[in-house]
Amino acid sequence: MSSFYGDKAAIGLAEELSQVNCQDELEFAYLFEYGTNTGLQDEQSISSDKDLISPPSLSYPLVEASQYGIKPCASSYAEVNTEGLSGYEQLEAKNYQEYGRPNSQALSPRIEITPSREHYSHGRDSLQNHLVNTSPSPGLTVPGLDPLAYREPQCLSPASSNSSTSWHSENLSPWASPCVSPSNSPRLQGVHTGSPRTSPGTSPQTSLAEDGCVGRRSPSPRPGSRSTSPLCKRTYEMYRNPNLVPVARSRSPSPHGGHEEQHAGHYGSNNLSGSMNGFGVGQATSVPTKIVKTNQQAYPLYPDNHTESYLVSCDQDMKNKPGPESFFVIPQIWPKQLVPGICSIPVASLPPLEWPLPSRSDQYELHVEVQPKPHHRAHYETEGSRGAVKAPTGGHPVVQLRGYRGKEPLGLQIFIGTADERILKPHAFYQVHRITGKTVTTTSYEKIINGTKVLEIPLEPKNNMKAIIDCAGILKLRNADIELRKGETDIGRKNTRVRLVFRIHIPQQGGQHMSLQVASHPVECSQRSAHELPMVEKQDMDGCSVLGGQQMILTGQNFSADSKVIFMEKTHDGQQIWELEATVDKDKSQASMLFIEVPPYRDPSICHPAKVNFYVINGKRKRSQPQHFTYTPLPVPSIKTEPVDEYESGRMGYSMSQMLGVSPQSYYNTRGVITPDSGLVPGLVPCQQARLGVSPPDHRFQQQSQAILYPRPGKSMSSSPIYSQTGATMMPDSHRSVLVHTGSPGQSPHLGGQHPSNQHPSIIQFSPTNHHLLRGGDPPAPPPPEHQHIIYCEGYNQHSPQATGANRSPVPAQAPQHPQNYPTVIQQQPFLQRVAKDRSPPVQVEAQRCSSAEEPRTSVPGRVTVKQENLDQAYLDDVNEIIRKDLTGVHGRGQT
DNA sequence: GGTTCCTGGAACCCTTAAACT
DNA sequence: ACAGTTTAAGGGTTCCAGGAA
Repeated sequence: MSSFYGDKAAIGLAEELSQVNCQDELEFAYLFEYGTNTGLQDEQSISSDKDLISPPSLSYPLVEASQYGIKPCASSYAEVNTEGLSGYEQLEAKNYQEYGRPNSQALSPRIEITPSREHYSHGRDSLQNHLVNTSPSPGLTVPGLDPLAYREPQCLSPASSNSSTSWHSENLSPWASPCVSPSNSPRLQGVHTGSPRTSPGTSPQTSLAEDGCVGRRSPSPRPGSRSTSPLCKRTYEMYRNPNLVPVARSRSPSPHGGHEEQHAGHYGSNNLSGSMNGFGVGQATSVPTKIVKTNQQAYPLYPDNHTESYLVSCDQDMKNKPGPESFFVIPQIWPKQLVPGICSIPVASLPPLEWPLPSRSDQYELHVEVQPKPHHRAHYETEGSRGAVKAPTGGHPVVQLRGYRGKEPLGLQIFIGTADERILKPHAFYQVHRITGKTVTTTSYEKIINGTKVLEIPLEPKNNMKAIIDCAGILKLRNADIELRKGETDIGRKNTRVRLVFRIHIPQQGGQHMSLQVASHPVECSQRSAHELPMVEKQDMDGCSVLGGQQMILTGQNFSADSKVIFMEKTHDGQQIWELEATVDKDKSQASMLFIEVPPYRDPSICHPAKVNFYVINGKRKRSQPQHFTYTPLPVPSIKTEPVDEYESGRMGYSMSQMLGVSPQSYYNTRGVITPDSGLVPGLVPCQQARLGVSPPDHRFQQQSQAILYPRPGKSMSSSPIYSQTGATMMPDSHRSVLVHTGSPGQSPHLGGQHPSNQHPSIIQFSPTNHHLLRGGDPPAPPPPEHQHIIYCEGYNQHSPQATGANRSPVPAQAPQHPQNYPTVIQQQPFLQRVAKDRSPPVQVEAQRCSSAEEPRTSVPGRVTVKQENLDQAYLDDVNEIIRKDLTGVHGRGQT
């Protein structure tokens, strides 16, 4: 383990640091980066130095990279010193020297983080000098912890695991493994032998591969054209049965499994990696194992014999050359701390990308003026770029910040988020890809925040705070690579829809910032889906009376003569209770337009609006995403005055919340904080609902909600008793649950289950600066530093980080230690069994549950409990089906 | 004319579902 | 009814080709 440090001092430092009770990863980051300058002799210095560290801020206007001494890399390639480099680094250096790097090409983050010295040179060095005025710390070498790397554990890729590949040879130092291959830049990787477009000049690359870049692909006629079965790849069955464990099929010891075991340790670990991983940037798991895995395996940035350390560039423009000095930097920490670019706010002070933010406040509104096209084929790393996301009209998406009166430009952040009904979070399988070139008019910076690539472009008052997003493409990461990440429970299969997420941080008085975020409409990124799946882009009405009968026009794509429109209703736990086919007017309908007659609702006597879904289906499996539709009660009231039962109450609230886009019980409490309450299914905490894919108001909720600026909290937040090991702190209150988010969502996976009652409001307090404690009972965080950035997000209970699957361990989640525990399971109740057995429409089936008063409404002991992972809706459907099978013995999917 | 980027199409082959024994 | 096997379909990934800048 120590080999990669290459320096005993580093080892000692690592061990010391691993013992330091760093509650705050920011603190640790500062310690690490700045502490080296002060000697970092002992823990005392470590602890005390933090007060001396105040990260400088970059300021506007957007600074060209050249100002930091960044030069076209071509000139610097020749300066690459290959001495002491690993085989791969030499290859890479050679590659750079010979071919340079196209200036116009957006370099992959993997390239930027590659250990090649070229990547750690002037761009960041100069910047770092500018910022920190630090001095190098020669002799210290630390494995690069690339925050993005764990997104793309290339070495674990099935393609790379072809039998012919030898990169995993035991003879190779893991840190010299060519698996660090910058595979998302085919020109720079010596493994891609396919397209002439992507591999101009075959011989150099071939020779590179033969020269030791053993990451080349299979020698098959189409080398690497197809991934082999991924090592340890999870299957659907494994999702259905968490007890199933992927088994390595080859390559013993498995770099994956073995690694995970090896690095399952936490702070107590004596290895620096492990301890550093503990300071990971707020990933979703209590153990930031994503970093653990890839840093040491897939992205061995430092060879054994490295004695220098490098500064990692995170901006592709920072073409660099090996500087005379080097820096001791934890790459993982760098972007967390302060990322060059437009935004001058320390990243650590910003809300994590997983956190939901409102799109508007009283004063401002972040608005997507022009939405992207519903289809955009993402490109793989092995492909060339497929260009920027476009607008349906042929232009590009446009985003505007309204209400801003300042004179300073702001940085608009863009990343790729999920598009399903659950929490909006960075998409695990897609990354934003920076597009450059003549046709791109928008300046953009690229940074990596917690493993998510983020583009930052200026919003300038002179442009009315409007930006044309013509610089953002979408990169697809291979499913196998992502799914193998420890802690990653999302599946990539059929998970091909994304949203562009735009986020902005507006400076406020007192050094605070107001963060707003808005997401685009979903974008389908799959080539196949784009051609085959029907997609509803617009509906001319959102609801009608329970009687139906009205004509509704659906506008979209891939409609066919065989298209059917199915209305359906599900309970909050995903049980489908009603399904009915609408009548399609085939005479009027076209490939892009369907004329349908809305079917009547199952229950014409409802007294509250009923939220249902419909979808277009072209045949087996080819169905659109569910669309929302609301049946409204008849105007003649036949309202019973009996108190609604619990289920109906929750249902009402849920429906209303969906209609209104806000939780019905949201209100401003005395502290001026919107305190949403879910009004969700009794017995299910919001996170469970989210896990179920039960459509919470989701982004609509966010977009209609209000951003609240809040005075800096006192220390009470951080001194609150800790109930969760994983980042959520509960402050017991008899009347409300106050959730102090002490970490990025990734570190607080157990937010769910802390809601003592949905009768009580919740106060969700996000404290990004408290991230880092609460791992294994670490003491509370120190008071928030300067640059406190506080967002009180309403509706967060519906967007619980737990729901993100950030810590969706296959093992049953531990119930939070709250007086009233809610196990993180889905509780299937036997009475739900009766469902429609014939999907062939028209069919109208109701589950008994719908309005029966005899049924238990809340938790019932002895029921079957199933843990739901954060899967896509289709898969949740499958799981629910299995549950139903288990409970009823009824077989066959689509029985509803 | 060469290079690079972008785009559409399709091949390849693994996974999954369905059919069959 | 269940389990195992086979086959077909679906889908992810890669490659190819051509046009535009």
